Amino acid sequence: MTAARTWLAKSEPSKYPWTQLVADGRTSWDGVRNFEARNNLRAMAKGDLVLFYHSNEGKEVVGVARVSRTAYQDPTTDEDWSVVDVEPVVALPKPVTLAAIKADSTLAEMAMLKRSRLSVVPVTSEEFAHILHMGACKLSRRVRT
DNA sequence: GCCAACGTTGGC
DNA sequence: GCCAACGTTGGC
Repeated sequence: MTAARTWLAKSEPSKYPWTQLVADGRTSWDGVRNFEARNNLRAMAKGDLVLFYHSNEGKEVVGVARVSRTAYQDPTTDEDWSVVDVEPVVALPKPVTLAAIKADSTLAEMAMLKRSRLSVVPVTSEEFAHILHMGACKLSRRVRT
């Protein structure tokens, strides 16, 4: 068993905001149509934590979600794309903006900055912890996998 | 709303 | 298999 990994996934708030995930309790992360993003989805393990980022509007990390089901066929297409299921874990008390991420030298190597158009990217455990810290978010025991 | 970045498609 | 055209994402 490899160590749990952490990720960042983008959603446009006008399409599927964090509040909707909280309201739904669980959702399938569909619509990914990029090979690299798809491969990242397929690399997710159950229990992996995912930073939920609002693109276009807000441009900030707003919460932490958790993978509740690993990759399976995207039901919205016959083609070879995948979805995972995620559930909300906790909202960040202080959302972490893209500007704040860019301004922080310890986050300069983040994949989301280097590969800005990729909707699902890996996050190192250091980066993950740092963003939670910036977001004034303490992971409680129930979050740990 | 514009435009840069960049992944994907399709002609050759 | 190369590369130009095209489409989409996402920041500004």
